[in-house]
Order: sequence, then C-alpha cells, then structure tokens
Amino acid sequence: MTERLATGPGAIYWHVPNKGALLDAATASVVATAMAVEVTGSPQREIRAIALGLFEAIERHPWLSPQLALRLSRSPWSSVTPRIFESIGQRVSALGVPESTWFTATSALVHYIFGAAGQNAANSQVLGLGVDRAEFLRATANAWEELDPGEFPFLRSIADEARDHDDREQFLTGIDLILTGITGAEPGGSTRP
Amino acid sequence: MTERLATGPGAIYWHVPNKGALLDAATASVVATAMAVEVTGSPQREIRAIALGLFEAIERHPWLSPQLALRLSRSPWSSVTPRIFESIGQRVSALGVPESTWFTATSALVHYIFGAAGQNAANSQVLGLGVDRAEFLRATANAWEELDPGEFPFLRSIADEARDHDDREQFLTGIDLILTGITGAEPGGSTRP
DNA sequence: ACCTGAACACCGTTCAAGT
DNA sequence: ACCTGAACACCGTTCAAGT
Repeated sequence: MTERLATGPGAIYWHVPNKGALLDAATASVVATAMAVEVTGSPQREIRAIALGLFEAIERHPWLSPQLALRLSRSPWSSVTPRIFESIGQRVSALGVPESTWFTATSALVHYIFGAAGQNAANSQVLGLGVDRAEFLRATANAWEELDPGEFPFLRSIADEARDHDDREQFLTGIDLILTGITGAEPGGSTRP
Repeated sequence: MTERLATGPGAIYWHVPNKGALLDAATASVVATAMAVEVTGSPQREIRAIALGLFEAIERHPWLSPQLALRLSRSPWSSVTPRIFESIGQRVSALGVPESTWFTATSALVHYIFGAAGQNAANSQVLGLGVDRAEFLRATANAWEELDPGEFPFLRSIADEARDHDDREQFLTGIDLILTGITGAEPGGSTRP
C-alpha cells in the first residue's frame, strides 16, 4: 500500500478487507464533500456548480477518475455514483425538457464530466512537480504549429487558441454546450457562473 | 508482463524499453485501424462514425481508456491523440460555426467520447464473463426503484428507461446533443447513421 | 481489540550468460 | 542480433504472534 503512516504494512487489514474497499471509502468521502456545496439558482447554474465541484475534486484526487468508472459499473446501486446521477438528474428534469430525454441527457453530462475531469487530472499529475503549465501549453502550441499543413490543418488553426486557454473555463463552456443541446436553445443566463 | 507468449520474461526488453512504450505502440496501432474507416457524409454523420469507431475500439481494448488520457497529457504532439483531435476537429470546422468555437467544441466532443467509452469499457469488463447484460440492467433498475423516494426521485423516475436502453444508441444520442449545442440548432439528418 | 513484522504471490525490470 | 532465466525491487495481502 502506498501510504504506510507509522504502522506496519499489515495494520490496515484489520480495518478494511482490501485496497479496493479502502479506495471506495475514500471515494465516498471525497465525493460527498465535493457535492455538499449548497447551490441555488437556475438548473443550469446549479449543474455548472456541481460539475465544477467534481472537476476540482478529481483534479485534487486523480485516483478518483478510474475509481468512479469502476464503482459505477460494479455496483450502480451503491452510494457514490447514484448520488452524482441523482444530483445532476434532478436539475436536468427541472430544465423543462420531456421526461424521455432525462436519462440520456444526464448520462451525457456525467460522462462528459468524467472524461474532461479525468483528462484534466492526468494533465495536472504530469505537470504537478516540474513543468510549468504556461510553458507546457506554449510548447504544445508550438509543436502543433510545426505540424504538416496538409495533414494537420485543424491543429495548426487552433494552436493559437490552445496557447492561452483556461481549462476550467473550457470545461464549463463544454457543459454549456451540452446544456444548449439538451434544451435545444440558449441555456439562459450569463456565460459564467 | 501480462503476456508471456512462449518466451522468457526478459525477452521483450530487447525490442522495447518498458511496458509504457509497449502500450504506446499497441495504442497507436489500435487507434490507427479504428480511425481508418472511410467516412463520408455530412460533418455530423462523419463525427458520429468516428466517435462510434473509437467507442467500439475502447470497448474491445479497455486498457486504451487510461492510456489515451495519459498519452494526451504527457506528449500532446505525439501521434495518437493529435490524430483523433485533428480528425474530429476537421469535421467541427466544417460545421460552419465561428472559428473561435472550434477548439472548445472539439475538446468537448473528445472528452465526452473518452468519458462515455471509458465507462462503457469498465462496464463490459465487469460483465465480460459471468453476468448477463440484460440481467445486470434489470437488477440495476430494480435497485433504483427500491431507493428512497424523497432522496432519489430522479433515479426512480428513469429506472424504467434504464432497464432496456442501448449503450451504443445512448452514446450516439449524446454526440448529437453536443453537436446540437455546437451549432445551436438541429444537427440535421436522421437520428441514426 | 488492534498492531507487528516476517512471509508469500505477483509483476515489471535488469543483466550476465547463452545461441 | 536476439533470447534465456535467475535475480531484484516493489507492493498488495496473509497470518501467527504479540500487546
């Protein structure tokens, strides 16, 4: 086990059956506090707030990313992921769209959150100690601009944009995109919460 | 190493420096063939086809899921993920939306694909040998219907829908949702490719 | 009731020795 | 040039023995 805080290696096995169960407990705890933020406003704003809370929790605890996927598939009735689904789904149902679209719309939001947050967490881990974020973005953008114009016209065209984008902001704009798709119209309210 | 096909354990290290490099090579190969499918039609239809190709590749090779996230963050200029970005991005730019939205729109699509496909891969792995899919869905839906009505009204309301949904179909509807959000209108064409 | 610590299984990696 | 196989490091887990 990675953490042996002033105990023998076998000590934890008195309290917990195995590493998976320990991660489950940690996951439940982290996600619970991440979703405990009181949110009020339009459904859209509330969804953005919940999404951002999860995004940041996963950024702080990168091991959450595979963990959430596993828990969702292994026991979709156990506490953690159902709460996420429920929390977002309640706001989706408050958007005033037909009930037949709720399940798919909520799934899309949750999958997007997990995907984007997982990617962000991987980025943060790679950066973490050593590389600077701005430096990294600059290097990436430069590399994209050097690519073959015939094969990679798109990457070249967005290199400038990538150079100084903000991950949180881009994440939330992605949420807005999906919300627009769900309601089939403008998500309403300002662009930023 | 997991696969010791009729060789000594140290044999691979002559050809490849470590396990990561081996996975990188496998990733490149799998993704290349997954995206080699010739697609023609509206940008929307092409995006759906590419997305589904990746979805199915990740379903067949669940180890791709963490692998793609890592590769994207560790070396965003190396071959695999840039190709995915480029391929989808070209179609996004063909949608006729302002260039300033391309980067975020493409990121949203890619993150959604990775998130949904990763979840699906985890599901498939858990099922794989043993549990039947229909049986699993039924059990999940039943469990959701048993939940406390005060705390989980949403999960109870979608339990029926969840019981007999198709993962591929739901995935593609999610793509359509994002495409609608990107164009700010109907994605056009039929619902299914 | 809870912790210790030696021991085991498993797996990624190294490397001197073989062909 | 390429493979073998003993050896090592690392980590999750077990368990008899301690307090």
